[in-house]
Amino acid sequence: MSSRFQAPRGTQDVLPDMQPYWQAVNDAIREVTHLHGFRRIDTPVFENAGVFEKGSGDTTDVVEKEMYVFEDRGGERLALTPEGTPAICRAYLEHGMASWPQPVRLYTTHAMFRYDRPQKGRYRQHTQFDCEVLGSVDPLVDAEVIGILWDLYARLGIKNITVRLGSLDDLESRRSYIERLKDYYRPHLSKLSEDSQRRFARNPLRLLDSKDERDQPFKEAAPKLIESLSPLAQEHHDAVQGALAAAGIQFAIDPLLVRGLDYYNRTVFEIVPDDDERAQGTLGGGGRYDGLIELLGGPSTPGIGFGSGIERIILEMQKNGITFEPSPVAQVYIVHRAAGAGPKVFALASELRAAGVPAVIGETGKSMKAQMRGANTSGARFAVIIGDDELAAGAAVLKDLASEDGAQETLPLASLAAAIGARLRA
RNA sequence: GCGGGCGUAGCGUAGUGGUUAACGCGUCUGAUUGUGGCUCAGAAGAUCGAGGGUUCAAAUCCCUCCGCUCGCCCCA
Repeated sequence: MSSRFQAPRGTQDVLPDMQPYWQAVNDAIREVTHLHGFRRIDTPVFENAGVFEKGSGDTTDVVEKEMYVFEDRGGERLALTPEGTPAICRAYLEHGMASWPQPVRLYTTHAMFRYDRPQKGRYRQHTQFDCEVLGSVDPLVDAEVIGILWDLYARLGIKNITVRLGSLDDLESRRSYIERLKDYYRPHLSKLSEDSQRRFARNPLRLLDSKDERDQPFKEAAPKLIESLSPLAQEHHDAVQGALAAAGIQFAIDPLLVRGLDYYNRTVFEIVPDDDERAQGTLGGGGRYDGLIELLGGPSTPGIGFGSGIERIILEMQKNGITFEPSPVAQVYIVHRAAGAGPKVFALASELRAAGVPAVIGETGKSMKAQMRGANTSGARFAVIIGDDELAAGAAVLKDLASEDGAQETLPLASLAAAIGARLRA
């Protein structure tokens, strides 16, 4: 057993039974993005590692601890895409999209890779639906992007979700806030949890996010970023809220919402199931990144976007009781039991397929009973039976598998495809 | 990366030291000459996640590893 291969840790096979979920999600993504004027982009599975080291920030967990980095045979440092935004920004610059009509609205579904300890809803390879709008500072765009996710989840039958909305202020004023926050925490440092002591040095905003009991007393009195936004950031934040409210999108301000990537400013958001007990429940999240393109060496260009994990969306659909009927393997199953019938049978199947009718052929040599069983489990509507008599007469038996009495009739081979077509349409 | 739980045929389970590891679903075959679904009969399929140890004897106890899972961390 152990000598057999297994899918690598944290990866999974999507078997045929699960495909309807993926199809439903992908269809809904296509519709929703189309309705919002987004166009699809696909970027490579791997990029120069620097795209993420510079873009996402080389001290973020995603880059520092979780990114798959490797050197190729030519000595190039490459990384499997851990998140979509910097890759799309790289493409924006590379292809001169600044000279396209602004803003540029792009979406993709892309495999993402993070070396993380897997859990349900957390995988080393997952698939993300990503939307990015580049070249706009309009708060209506922030609301629009949040609205895309809202619409998507609604279409997929996911109920009872809430948008958590926050603002990380603009970069300058956030820096001074972080100093104030550190000043506040510094005297208490020794009383904090080990995690929070690490956070103090690494990512002070996360201090307010701690779940450790020892840290709770200090959270209350700590200064909150969202209470002292710069006037412009405050105005922006208000405008986003106004637009969301007008569209009937339920949101809750989360003063402690912090995201794990360095480039965010102003609007940040997450969408989570209301009842969610589990830690890996966040369906999607994102925010504004007005400084990112510049970080990547481009002209100052505002942007906003999000990622949403398709595996998590599907888990949430299942939690909401969404199921799919198994679909038939084919419409027509050809049963054949005559020596030398192979070529005729094969030609008939081709003819059916050319007419748009899915058809499969029973296994040569198997008993008629076995092939009929195959026809039944395939879910096909019709069985076409070709035995010695039919082959000699240039005919075939057409049997309606849906009828309980097993109605069947013999038809000339030449007219079979047309007859089946007519019945399927009826 | 840290801590806990779990791991028996494709799937779901029974079996907690002692004969050829059991059952359901599924798969395959058959039930008088070439016909599915229901029923019946039969078959295949498991070195009990892997490796090592304790014991006269291990799926069952111990250790290590692998995988899944829950919480933390982090994130989608």
